[in-house]
Amino acid sequence: MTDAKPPKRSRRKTPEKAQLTRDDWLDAAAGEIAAGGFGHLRVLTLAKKLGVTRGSFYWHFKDHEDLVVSFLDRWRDRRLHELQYWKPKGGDVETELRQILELLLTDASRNIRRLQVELAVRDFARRNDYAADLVTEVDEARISQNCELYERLSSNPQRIRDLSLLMYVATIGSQVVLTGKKGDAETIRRVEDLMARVALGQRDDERDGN
Amino acid sequence: MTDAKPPKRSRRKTPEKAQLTRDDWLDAAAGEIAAGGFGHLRVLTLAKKLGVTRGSFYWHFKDHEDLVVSFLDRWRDRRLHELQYWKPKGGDVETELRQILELLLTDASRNIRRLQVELAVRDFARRNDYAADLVTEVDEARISQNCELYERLSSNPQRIRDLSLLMYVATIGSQVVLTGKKGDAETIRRVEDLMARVALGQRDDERDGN
DNA sequence: AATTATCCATACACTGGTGTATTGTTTGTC
DNA sequence: GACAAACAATACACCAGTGTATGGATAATT
Repeated sequence: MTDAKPPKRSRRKTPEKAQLTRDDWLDAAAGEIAAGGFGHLRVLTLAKKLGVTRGSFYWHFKDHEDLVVSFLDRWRDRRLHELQYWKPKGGDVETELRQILELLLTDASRNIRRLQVELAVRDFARRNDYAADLVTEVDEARISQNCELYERLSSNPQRIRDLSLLMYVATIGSQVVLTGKKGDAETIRRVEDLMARVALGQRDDERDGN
Repeated sequence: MTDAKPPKRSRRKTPEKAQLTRDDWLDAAAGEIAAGGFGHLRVLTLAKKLGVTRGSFYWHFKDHEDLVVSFLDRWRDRRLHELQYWKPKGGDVETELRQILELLLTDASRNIRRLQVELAVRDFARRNDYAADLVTEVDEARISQNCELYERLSSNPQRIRDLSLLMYVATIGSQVVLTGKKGDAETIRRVEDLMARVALGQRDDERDGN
């Protein structure tokens, strides 16, 4: 029904009063979700933010639930798609590992909004089965992808999976615990470094002291 | 004002229609919060669950916010207080470490409700400054406490802190990612074991394969 | 130029929730 | 037994938010 849309023929772009698209609403929703979670997602607030009334919303979406589901779908698609660009380009294992970890920790801590959205989705998944499935799917994809890296550090399949899982939960945990804290930048850097050494099985620098 | 309560003289306990206390409401609130987060905390629902009307609620609490703040305060007090009982009783470092990890992972995964509440508080803290302060306080206390353990594994203060922090975010991450998943029991066990070996700096069992 | 499709505004009905005021109904105390 | 305090029920006003129906404006198509 809603799929029977025409091929989106040329529309004026950013003249006077630009027409809104479904994606525009989803983008605005991202802001609200990042700030207040799915529980605070209001079409009224959204409309105000976009400078229109709810009449527009109910043109693009069937109802509030439609918005939520659409947002979740887009989120999953993007998270799965971006994994393609995360294949580190050559180099030795340590370099690749540190690239990945920097991407997951230091870089992520700069994209506050993106991080907030992910945490919101994850929280919403605790009480919404559909969201829970998507989160599981994304988690699984990420962990599997990282396995390809850890395969070069071990040949025990079970251990590879466990290591990849441990690294993953550590990154998620870092995001949960350290997001928006004072002076987290330096802390994250050190945790990132420590994780790398752990994964590489490097004996830690105890040269000073014990 | 609400502090001017009499010394709570003896009241009938659990006969026919028991009188409700402030704590009873907070306990019920815990259930709602565990299930739906702070955003779904409704005094109406709470009253229905307790078999009374809202008239009772507004006797015990000033308003909805009062309930939330009281709940958060009690949560923090309990989390800080329980740390006293987590001092592992003697034994070598490895035993103590594994005790702690078992407490934080395997045991925690059985207290689903308690875990849900913690995640809900943590999520609420993202948009509520008061909650954020309490969470930070609890996190800091836990990490500091665990430092006492990791002091026996290193003498580098910085490294002790980092290790304690890493272990902590890994446990939180495990709870976030693995809570309520299929077959998580065995997975958690393995992650727990892997974390212990990481902390101990043990060279991993690569005896089969590479 | 007329028509149609697209997009948004306006107005209304309705629901679910809070908070308050007032009135019961117990229970303890003298 | 009278009285007050503790606790709960009822009824009300009120607000924020959803969803729907309908009409209006503008762009694309013929």
